[in-house]
Amino acid sequence: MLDLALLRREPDRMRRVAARRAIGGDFVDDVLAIDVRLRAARTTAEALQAEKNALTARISQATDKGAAARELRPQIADLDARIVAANAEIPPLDAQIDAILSEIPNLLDDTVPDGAGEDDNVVVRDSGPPPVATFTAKPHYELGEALGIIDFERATKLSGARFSVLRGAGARLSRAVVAFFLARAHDRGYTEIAPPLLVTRDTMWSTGQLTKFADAMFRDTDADLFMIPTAEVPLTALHRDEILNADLLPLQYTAHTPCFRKEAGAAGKDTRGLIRQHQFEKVELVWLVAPEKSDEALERLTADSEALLAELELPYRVLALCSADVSFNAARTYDLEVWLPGQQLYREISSCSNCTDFQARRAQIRFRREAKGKPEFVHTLNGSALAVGRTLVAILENYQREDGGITIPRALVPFCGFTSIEPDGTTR
RNA sequence: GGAGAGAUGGCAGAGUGGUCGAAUGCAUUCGCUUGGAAAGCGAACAGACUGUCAAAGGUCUCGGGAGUUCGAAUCUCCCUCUCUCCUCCA
Repeated sequence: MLDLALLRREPDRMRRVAARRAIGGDFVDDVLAIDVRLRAARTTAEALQAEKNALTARISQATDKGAAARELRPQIADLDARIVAANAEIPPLDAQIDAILSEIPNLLDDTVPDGAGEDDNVVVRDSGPPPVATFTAKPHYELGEALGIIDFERATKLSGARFSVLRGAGARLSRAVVAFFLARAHDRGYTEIAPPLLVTRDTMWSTGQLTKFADAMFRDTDADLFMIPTAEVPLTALHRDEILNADLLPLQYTAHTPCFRKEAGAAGKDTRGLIRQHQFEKVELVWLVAPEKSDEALERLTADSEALLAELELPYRVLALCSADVSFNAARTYDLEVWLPGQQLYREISSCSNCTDFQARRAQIRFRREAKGKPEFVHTLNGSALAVGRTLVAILENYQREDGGITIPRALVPFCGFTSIEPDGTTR
C-alpha cells in the first residue's frame, strides 16, 4: 500500500513510477481529486461533531441535567441531522481511495534499470560461463523418469496436470536439499519458523498477495482460507499489527513450506517437468529491518541465497530486474538464475526483493526507535533460498553423467548420505 | 459438532449511563537523591486522522458492526475471535 500523504506531496514521483512500470498513471489525479473532497467532508463533519460535543458537555456539567437536556435538545437534533448528512459522504470516498490505492504497485528504487520486459533485465554478475558439456545433456524430466525417481504419470492420475511424485532417491534427495538449505539459513542467523499453510483473507491481503496472486491461489471458500503461494506470506505477516522494539530488528526468518499456485496465467507454459507445478517446496528468507538498513539487507539476503548455488557448484547468474519486471510489492528485485544444460538456458531459482514499507503499511508492522518515539513502518524483504524443485532440476541436469547416473554435489552428501544415483535408480 | 465463559492501553486489571481515552499495579523513559547503584520521591507514557515552523486545538478508536439515548467502555441486537469442559482426532 502506497502512502497517501506521499502521493499528495509528490504526485509527480508516482507518475514517473507508473510510466517506468508501464502502467497507466491516471490514478494519481483520480486519487488526489477524491482526496480533496474526502478531507473537506471530514473537516465539515468533525467541526459539527465538535459543536455537538460541546453542547453535550454542557448537559453533563449542569446541576439540573434534565432541564439542560430539554433546553438543548432542539439544537442537538439539528446538529445531528447535519452530522449524519456530512458523514454520509465519507465512506464512499474512503472506499474509492482504498480501492485505487490498494491496486497501485510499490514505488521503484532509483537503481532499478529502465526496461519494457524481462529481456531488459540486467545481469549484474555470474559464476562464469556455463561449462561446455562433453556429451549431450538430457532434460531433467527424461533423467528423472529413466531413473525412476520422478513419476509424472502417476501424479497426473492422482491430481491432474502440474503435479509430480518423487520416489526413492528423488524424494530423499529433495529432503536433503531442504535440510541443507535450512542448516545454512540457521548458520547465517535466521530463525526457523514452521508456519500455517492456510491463512486468512486479511493475512493474504496484508502482504499484497490478494491483488497480485488473486486468481493464482487455491482456497477453501467455506472457511475463507487461502493456501499460501509462498512462505513470504506467513513470515512477513507474523508481526502484523504489532509495534516492535527497535532492538529486535533486524528480524530474520526462514521457513520451509510447500507453496500452492494455480498458475492460471501460464497455460501451456512449462508443461513438462518440475519447473512449474501447482505444488512445490521452497525455503524462504524474510527480513524485517529499519528503513535505512534495507538496501544493505537486500544485498545480504541475496548473498545468502547466492551462497547456496555457489556451494552446490551450480552455474548461475544474478539479474537486476528492470522497471517493468519488478513485481507489485517490490521496490527492487534481484533474480538468481541457474543454468540448465538439458534445456540450454538460465532459469529463475530465486527472487530477492526489497519491499520497503509497502507491505508493512498494509500489514501495519511498525517499530519504535525510542520509548517515546513515533512508530515507524519497518521495511520487509523476502527471497527464496531456494526453490527446492528447481534445485532438484538443476542438480539432475548439471550433475548428470553420460551413463544417465547422477553425481551428488559434495555439499549435499552429508545431508542425504549417498554420493550418486546410479542408472538403475539405486544410490551409492 | 455440543455446552459455558470472556474480549479494556506493552502486560496485569478496575470501571454497568455523564468532565472516562479510561483507576491502580508492573514494565519503560526522564528528573531528584547517591561516590555509583538499588530503594524512595516526582513526572512522562495507546494509536490513527486533522492542524502547526513547532505547538495549542479538533475528530475517532475500550474485538468488529448496527441500534437506544442529549450523552455508551457501560444498555440492546448481530458478527468475529479466544478460553474451559464434552465429543472427535494426527
